[in-house]
Amino acid sequence: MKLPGKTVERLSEYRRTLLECLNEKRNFIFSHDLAARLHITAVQVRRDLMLIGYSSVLRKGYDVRELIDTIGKIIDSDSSMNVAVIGIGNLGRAVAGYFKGKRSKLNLVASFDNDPQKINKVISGVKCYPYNDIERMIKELDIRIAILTVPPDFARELTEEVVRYGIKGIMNFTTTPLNVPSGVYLEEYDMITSIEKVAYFVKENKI
Amino acid sequence: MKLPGKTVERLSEYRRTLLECLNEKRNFIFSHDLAARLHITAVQVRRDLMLIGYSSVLRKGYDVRELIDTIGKIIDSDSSMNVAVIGIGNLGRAVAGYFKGKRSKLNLVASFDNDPQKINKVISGVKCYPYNDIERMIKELDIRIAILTVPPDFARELTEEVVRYGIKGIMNFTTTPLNVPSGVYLEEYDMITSIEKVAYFVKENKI
DNA sequence: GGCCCAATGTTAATAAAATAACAATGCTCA
DNA sequence: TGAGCATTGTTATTTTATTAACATTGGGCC
Ligand SMILES: NC(=O)c1ccc[n+]([C@@H]2O[C@H](COP(=O)([O-])OP(=O)(O)OC[C@H]3O[C@@H](n4cnc5c(N)ncnc54)[C@H](O)[C@@H]3O)[C@@H](O)[C@H]2O)c1
Ligand SMILES: NC(=O)c1ccc[n+]([C@@H]2O[C@H](COP(=O)([O-])OP(=O)(O)OC[C@H]3O[C@@H](n4cnc5c(N)ncnc54)[C@H](O)[C@@H]3O)[C@@H](O)[C@H]2O)c1
Repeated sequence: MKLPGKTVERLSEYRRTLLECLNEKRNFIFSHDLAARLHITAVQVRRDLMLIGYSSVLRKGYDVRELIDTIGKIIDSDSSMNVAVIGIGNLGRAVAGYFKGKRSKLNLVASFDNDPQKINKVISGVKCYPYNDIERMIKELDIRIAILTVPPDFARELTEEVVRYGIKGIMNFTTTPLNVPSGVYLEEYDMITSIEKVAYFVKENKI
Repeated sequence: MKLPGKTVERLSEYRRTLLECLNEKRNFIFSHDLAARLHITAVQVRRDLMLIGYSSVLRKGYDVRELIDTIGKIIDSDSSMNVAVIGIGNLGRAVAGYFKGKRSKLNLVASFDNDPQKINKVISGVKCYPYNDIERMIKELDIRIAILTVPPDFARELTEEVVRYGIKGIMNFTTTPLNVPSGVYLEEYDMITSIEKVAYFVKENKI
C-alpha cells in the first residue's frame, strides 16, 4: 500500500491522540472529535482511515483500542525496529529521554559519541558506545534508523559512513542538509525554520 | 504580501544555506546549486524568489549577501522580536542553547520555569525567571513568541495564560495539541511523528 | 416496529503545491 | 561582434492534498 507522506504523519498523530484517549478511559471517539483535537477536519480523518481500509462497525464512533491496533499494523513494522542516536549532546539527550520507550515497535537501543566522558555510560536511559565501534554495533544490534544530533560539521561525513554500514533511515536534526543514496529514507527538521515561520506570521498579523 | 507557509519555510532554509555560503566565501550561487543543497528543484527556488519579487541583476547567479538581506526584509520583522522558552528542562535547554544568537531579529530574552533550582539562574545563555512572574515579564520585556517545552499536562493551561498576557506566537514542542484564539499563530512539532514516518518508509522499502 | 438522525464511507469538486515549458536575457568566447 | 548557451523569470500544466457533497447505515426513541 502506497500511503501519502502526509497521511502517514497524521496516522502517527491519530495514534498519539488515541493513546491519550485510552488514558482518559475513553473507549470510543467520533471522527469530528478526533479531528478537533488535532485542528483538522473530520473529513480528513475519515478519508485517511478510508485509505488504510479501516471502518468502524459500531455507530458510536471508532473503537479506540481497535483503531490504535489498525494504525499500528499499517505504520509499524511487524517485528520491532532498532534506533540509535548519534551525538548524545544537549539535543541528543533530550530526544533520547523523550523517545525511549514511547513506541513498542521502535526501540532506542544505543547512542554513539566520540566524547570520552560519555562513552560507556548510560545517558538518558541508553548506553553510549564509542563512535568508532559504530560499524560493528549497527550490525550486532541490527540498528536500522539513526537520529542525527552531532555538530553540523560532522553530519555529512558521519551520514556517509552509517549508510555504508547499513542504516536505512535517518532523522536529521542537524542544520546540515544531507544527501543519501536511494533506498535510504531521510527526514530533516530544523527548529529555526519553524520558529522563523511563527515570527513571520506574528509579524504579518500585527504590522 | 500573503506568502504560502511552505514558501516561508523555504525562505528560512534558503537563508540558512546562504549564510553557509558566506562562510565558505561564496558570493554568488545559482538557483540549481541552492536547490541541490536543499534537495529541491531549481524551479522551486526561482518561483519562491519570484514571489518575494527578487531578481538577480547579474547572470552569475544570485548575490548571496543581497539575497540574504532580501529574505530578511520579507520574513524578519523591522525591529527585532523577543522570544522566551517556557520550561527549561532537557529540550528547553537544548533549544535555548541552539537558538540563542542565531538570528539577528529574533532575541531569546528569557526562560521561565517553576523549579526553584532553576529560577534566577542563567541556563543555556538565558536567564530563567519564575513562571509566576511571567505576566509581568512578558510586558516588561515585550515578549511576543513563546517556545513551549513544559511537560504535556501543563501545556494547555499555560498556553491559555500566556495568550491572555499578550503572546502572539507559540512554537509548541509538547505532545499536547493546543488551541489558540485567532490572532495568535501556532506551530506544532512532534519528533515522534517524524521518527515514525522514517520507520514507515524504511519498512515499506524493505519488506 | 418504524421514523429520525447523527455519523460514516466515498465520490466529486476545489484548492494548493510542485513541476514543466519556454521565451528572454545577457555573458562567453570563438 | 555576434552565435551559442547557460540561467533566469514567468506562465501553463500536472500532481497532490484538502474540502465539500451526499447517499448509506444502523442505533435510539417514541
Ligand atoms: N539543541 C537544539 O535544540 C538543536 C536544535 C536543532 C538542531 N540542532 C543541531 O543538533 C546538533 C546537536 O546540537 P546540540 O545542542 O546537542 O550540540 P552538542 O554539542 O550539545 O552535542 C553534540 C554531541 O555530538 C558529539 N560529537 C561531536 N562530534 C562527534 C563525532 N564525530 N562523532 C560522534 N559524536 C560526536 C559531541 O561529543 C556531543 O556530545 C547540532 O548540529 C545542532 O545544530 C540542535
Ligand atoms: N525531550 C525531547 O526531545 C522532546 C521532544 C518532543 C517533545 N518533548 C516534549 O517537551 C516537553 C519537555 O520535555 P523535556 O524532556 O524537556 O522535559 P523536562 O521534564 O526535562 O522539562 C520540563 C521543564 O518544565 C518545567 N515545568 C514543569 N511544570 C512547569 C510549570 N507549570 N510552569 C513552568 N515550568 C514548568 C520543569 O521544571 C522542567 O524544567 C514535554 O512535553 C515533552 O513531551 C520533548
